[in-house]
Amino acid sequence: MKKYNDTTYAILGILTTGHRSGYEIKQFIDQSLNHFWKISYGQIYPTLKRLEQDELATIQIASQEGKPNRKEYFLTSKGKELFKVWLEQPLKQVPAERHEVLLKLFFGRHQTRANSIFLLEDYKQKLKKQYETYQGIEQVISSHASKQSDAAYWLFTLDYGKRVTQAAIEWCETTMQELERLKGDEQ
Amino acid sequence: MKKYNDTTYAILGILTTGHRSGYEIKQFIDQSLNHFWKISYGQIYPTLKRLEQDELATIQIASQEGKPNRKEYFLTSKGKELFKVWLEQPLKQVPAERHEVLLKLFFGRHQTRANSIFLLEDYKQKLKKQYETYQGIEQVISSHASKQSDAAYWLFTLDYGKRVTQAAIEWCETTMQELERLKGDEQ
DNA sequence: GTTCGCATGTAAAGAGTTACATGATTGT
DNA sequence: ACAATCATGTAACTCTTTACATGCGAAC
Repeated sequence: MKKYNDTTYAILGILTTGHRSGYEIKQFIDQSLNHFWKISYGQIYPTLKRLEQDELATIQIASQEGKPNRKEYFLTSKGKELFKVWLEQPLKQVPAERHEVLLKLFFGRHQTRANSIFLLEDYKQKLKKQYETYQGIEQVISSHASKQSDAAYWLFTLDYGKRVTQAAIEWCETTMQELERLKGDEQ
Repeated sequence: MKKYNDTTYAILGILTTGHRSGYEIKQFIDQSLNHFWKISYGQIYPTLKRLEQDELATIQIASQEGKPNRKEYFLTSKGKELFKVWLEQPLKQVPAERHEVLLKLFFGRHQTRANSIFLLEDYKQKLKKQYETYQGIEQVISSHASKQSDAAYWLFTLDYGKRVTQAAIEWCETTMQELERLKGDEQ
């Protein structure tokens, strides 16, 4: 059996919610999955082409008034089945993420403490902004579409982002304090 | 000026702590950076070659008794300077990480709730194991090398891992509860 | 006429993993 | 002989982003 990457399954997943064109898929991702999954056109169009070749989707040309034609993709039953199988597979392993700030902090041991603190403070500010972004989206969803059962799943993913970001912010604060303390001890 | 990726800077950083061979660099990473930065030989050797070409490092052949020769890399002042500049640069932006579990949960709306709960439970178990791994490493460092000032920086990076993992575990628990509640409501 | 939004695509470059190839030396 | 550890390296493949190319139709 052929193998597909998660990006392909993300597209398949979007198509389970309705037929769409490549352009619309991009819009859907930017609006709904953006905080945990991004895809560029450079992936979308070649992937769609492959979906059709492998008979996971079919194409229909849709004419529109006042706009260029679109190629709409429809999942086949084969496509739906494949997606379902993927959806039932648990994670193989928690992915190892690279972390530039940790890398710099680690080597910061051989540099000035002031720089480590500066890096952490900057990181904390960026995390705070990210947190506020999550909060903003959350409010829009809560007020706007609370009746839809989609909304609950949206909010779960945002909650994840908020919790993890908050934990990282607290780590920044504690670590900066600790660095200040070390500064006092030695030197 | 030439551009280098973070992997190159990670290697440069390791070389600031002493001259090493490609093989030793790999060992160092596996032992010290493994929880937030991994590198394969497929990156190390080509990168080292480039470091030498760009005069950021020099090579010395080291003969050893009972072992094959090693090529030891020494940072040049140019290499040290470049590393220092990188170390002082704050993050451009918080990297967008992909999250397979969130992706599946998001589309789980159109599938059974039981499957979503299964995925979350499995994820939680994996996170717990990861948390225990962090704790294990932490104990080894705390007892083993508490006198070294390196240890403090080690512990900072582990603390980050623990906090973020713990937040994710709590999210799993809350979300599963919420899903159970929804199950009761409808159907 | 030019700019904007809609719409589809490709090419090139960069980053990373995996598998493979080679070979020395030591111990069994 | 052989396996294990030390040691260096490359080739193929996958994944992803970025930049580019093209073109329709509407509004200004």
